Amino acid sequence: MVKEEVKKIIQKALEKMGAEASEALVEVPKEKTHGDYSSNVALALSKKLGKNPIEVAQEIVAKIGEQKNIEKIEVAGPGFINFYLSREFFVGELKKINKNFGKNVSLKNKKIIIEYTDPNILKEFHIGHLMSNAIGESISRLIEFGGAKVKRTTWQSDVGLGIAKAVYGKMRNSLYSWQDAYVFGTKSYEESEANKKEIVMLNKKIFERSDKAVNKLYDEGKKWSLKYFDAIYKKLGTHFDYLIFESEAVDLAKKIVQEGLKNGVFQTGENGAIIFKGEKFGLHTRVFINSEGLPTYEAKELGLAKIKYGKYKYDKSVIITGNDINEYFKVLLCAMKEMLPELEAKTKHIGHGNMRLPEGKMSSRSGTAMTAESLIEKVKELVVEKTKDRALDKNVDEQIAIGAIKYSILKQSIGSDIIYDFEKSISFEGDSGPYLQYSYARATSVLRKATVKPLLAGAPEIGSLEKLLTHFPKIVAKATDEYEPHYIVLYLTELAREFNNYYAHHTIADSPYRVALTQAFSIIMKNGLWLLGIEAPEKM
RNA sequence: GCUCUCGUAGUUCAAUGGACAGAACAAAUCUCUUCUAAGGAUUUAAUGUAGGUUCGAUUCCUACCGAGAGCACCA
Repeated sequence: MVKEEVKKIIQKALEKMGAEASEALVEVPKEKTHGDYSSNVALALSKKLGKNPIEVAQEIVAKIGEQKNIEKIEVAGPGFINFYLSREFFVGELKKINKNFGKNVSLKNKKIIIEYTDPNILKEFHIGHLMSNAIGESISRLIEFGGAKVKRTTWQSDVGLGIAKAVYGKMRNSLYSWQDAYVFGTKSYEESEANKKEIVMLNKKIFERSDKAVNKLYDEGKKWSLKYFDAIYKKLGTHFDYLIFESEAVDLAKKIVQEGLKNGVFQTGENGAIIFKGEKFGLHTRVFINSEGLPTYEAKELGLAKIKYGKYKYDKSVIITGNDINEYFKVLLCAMKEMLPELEAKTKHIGHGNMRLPEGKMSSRSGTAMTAESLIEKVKELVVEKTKDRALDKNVDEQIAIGAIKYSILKQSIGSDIIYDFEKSISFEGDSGPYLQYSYARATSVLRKATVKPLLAGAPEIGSLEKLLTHFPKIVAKATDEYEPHYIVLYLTELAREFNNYYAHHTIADSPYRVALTQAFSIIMKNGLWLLGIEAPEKM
C-alpha cells in the first residue's frame, strides 16, 4: 500500500462520480491523528462542482467503499479525506524491513562519481573541509544505498597562488608550520607589490618545476599533506577511490580553452587573458586563462570533467563544494555546455553552507579557522570525561565524538550556513548524535537480554512506533532525490524519541512481539546512522 | 550600484501551497527495588514590514527593510 495506490483508489471513485479526475494529491499528514494518508481532492474540486467540500469528500468516500489494507476512511477538517491503514499492512511492512533493511533500488547499477572535501595541500584541514566531507560522505552513502556504484573523488589543489604563498612563508622561516607559513605568505602578498611579484614568480617556478630547492620544499610539503589527510579520512570513516590533483588538469584545461577560443566560445580579454563572456547567458564574465598563460580554477574544472570521465564512464557526476563558489559554477557549467555538452548534462553541482563563527566567517587565509583535528580532540576530551565511569572501549569515545560533530553538521539542510557553536555541538542531550547512538545501544542491550524469540504477530495495536518505522524507505528516497541528508537526521531523531518513549512504558524482553519490534528499530537505526556516516556502538 | 541566497520562539534548526507553524537548547515541576536516567512525562514562547495570487500562503509574485556571498586574472 503506497501513495500511488491510494491515488488510484481516489481516481476510480472520481470517475464513478463523473467528476474530472484532476490530480488527486495524497500526502502523509504531519499530525498523527489525521490518518496514515490524507487527500485534499475534495477541497480542490469543491469550487468546480459548486458544492461544499465536506459533501464532496463524503461522496467520494461513499464511492470508494471497502478496500484491501484500508481499515477506515474518514472526512475531517475543512474536507480532507483521511485513510487509516490496517494492522496486517503494517506488520507486513515491518517484516519486509527486517528482511531488506529498508533499501531501495532506485539507482540500481547506475555509475555515479562524487567529488567532495577538496582540501588544498600545504594547508590545514579545517572544519570547513570536515563539513564538506561529512556531507559528501553521507550523500555518497545515500546513493550507494539506492544501489548505485559510487566512486568517491577528491580534487586537491597542488598548484596555484595559495600553494605559492605557503611555500614562500616556509622559505622565509623554516620553523613555520605549513599553516603559519600560509598565513604569513598571504599577509606578505597583500603587504607590498614586491612581495606580490616574488610570490607570482614562485608560483610559476613551482608550476614549471624549474628550481631544485623549491621543488624539494614543495615535494616535502605535498607528502606531509597527503599523509595528514589520510589520517583524518580514516578517523572520519571516509575514503577516496580517486585522488586527482589540480596540476593534472592543467594541460587539458589549456587545450579545451584554446579550442573554444577558435570556436568563438571564449574571447581574448585584457592583457591577453582568455575569458568567457557570461553576460549573454545572464551571468558574468570570468577569466579562464590568466595573463600569465595559466588556467584558472574554472578552466581546470573543464579538464577535470574529462579526467573523471576517462577514469569512470559515469552516468552522473556530483560535485559538492562550498556555496561561495555557486556563481562561478554557473559560469563554468555554462562554458562546459558549449565545450563538453554531453558531460555538462551529467553534472550536478551542490553548494553547501559554510561554517561560521558567531563573530563572522572563519578563514584559513587569516588563520581564524579551527582545524578538524583540534575540534575532534576537544570533543573527544569531553566525551572521555563523561564516560569515565562506564569502562568503554577507547574507539567508542571517538565514535561518539565524531557522531556528535557529524550530527550537528548534517541536521540542517545543506545550503545554509552553520553558525558554529562549540558548546552546542558537544551537547549530548536532545537533538544530538549521541542521543541516537544511545537509543541504539539501549535497543541492542534489550535484545541481548531478551528471554523470548522475536515474532511479528499478535500485535496488540499498531502504535506510532510501528507506523514511523515503516516510513524509513520513503524518507531515504526523499533524502536521496534531493541530496539532503538532514531528512534522515530529522527522521532518526523522531524515531529515537518514539522508541525511548516506548521503552519507558513497556517491558520488552519477555514479549515476542516487542522484541521483534525492537529488532526492527535497531535495524533501521543502524542503517540510518550508517547513511549519516555515524558509527553505531553496541554499548555506551 | 548589479546578481544570487536568506529573514520562523530568547538561541540553533524543521515544515512537496493545506488541518492547531514542529523539535531541541535554555527555565520550571515530576520520574530509577523494571530490560542502559546520555532516558521518560508536563508547562511557557515565533513566521521582518506592506500589498497581491489562491477555497487556503512560512512556502508563489511585487515593493520595502535587514543579513550574507559574488561581481576579470585566488579557489
